Amino acid sequence: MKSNVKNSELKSVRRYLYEKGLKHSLKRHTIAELFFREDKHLSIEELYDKVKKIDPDISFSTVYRALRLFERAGLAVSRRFIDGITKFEPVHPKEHHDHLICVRCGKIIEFKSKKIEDLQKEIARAYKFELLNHRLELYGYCNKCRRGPVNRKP
Amino acid sequence: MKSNVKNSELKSVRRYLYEKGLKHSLKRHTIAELFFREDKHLSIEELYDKVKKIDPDISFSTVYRALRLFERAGLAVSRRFIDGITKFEPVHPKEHHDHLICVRCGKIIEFKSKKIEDLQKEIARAYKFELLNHRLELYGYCNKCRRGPVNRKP
DNA sequence: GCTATTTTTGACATTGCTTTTCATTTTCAA
DNA sequence: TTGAAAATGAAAAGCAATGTCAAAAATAGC
Repeated sequence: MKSNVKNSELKSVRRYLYEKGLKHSLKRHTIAELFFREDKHLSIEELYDKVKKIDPDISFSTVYRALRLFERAGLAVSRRFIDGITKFEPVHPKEHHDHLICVRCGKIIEFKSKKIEDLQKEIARAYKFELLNHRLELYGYCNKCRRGPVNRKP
Repeated sequence: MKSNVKNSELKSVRRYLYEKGLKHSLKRHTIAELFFREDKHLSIEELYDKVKKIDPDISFSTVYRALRLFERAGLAVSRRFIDGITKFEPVHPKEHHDHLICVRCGKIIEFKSKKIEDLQKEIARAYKFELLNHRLELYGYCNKCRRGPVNRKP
């Protein structure tokens, strides 16, 4: 396996496991490596597919449990999209973007805003939160759907 | 039924139905009245409970379908929380708040930020979106959990 | 390096919410 | 009033997430 891995996060996993008296298995390590190398959010299924290629003996359950573990350790965040699928994301992705979502046609546009991120940090500070991640979704009509309505279910 | 109802939204429902060649039933009207009177997000179940008190002959399915209809009409937004329950919210609630969520203990704090809302409008404008609603969630450790870890699943 | 103890794992079952189905009823336009 | 199209209720199906439990693997203590 290549070594372009986020070692700091792998260490955090180890530390968390140690603090909780949990064990550090090879499989968990494989999952962690693949997960924290990723930058974008991944469903359990998607990560499972990647994991299988490295070690086919790792089951879906294990991937699922590992992700929930990372989440409890504060190293991952889960979110559920409209399609009903839960996706996980490392807490410090290299690049974070937010979403504009059209409620008519379902189109999704990604955007970034430094200003909004700064305001979020300010708010977190005010409430004494240690900010790990965030989720911002703007819902509305896209340019097309404002005029001639388009239906997702025609 | 009292008349402190958001008539503009009821009219929008009618217009949408007309545009789509759909029919306007009394039951749908009852559901709409109760829904748009609400200010906060409601699960299907919660709205169904309210509806039953007015007209016990309205089924869960009908409430479900009405909410999805409002959504397609751009009058409601649905979101799924971590507990797996989908909640719906009128597109223009009188008062909108966002959430700070502790990833360890699950605590949720509500907050409001005029500045962030303004920035959101700016972004929507840049992408030619007609903004209806938004969802902003900040994830992190709350004040307590930053120090002594607290587990949701001990 | 062993062994005992505890955690992890895999496969499958179960759960719980959401969505669809279909026969029946209601709406609406002509 | 009547017929075609849509809405409805009840129940079933769908589906992702989560729980179960026996077997396997990982540490700690020797």
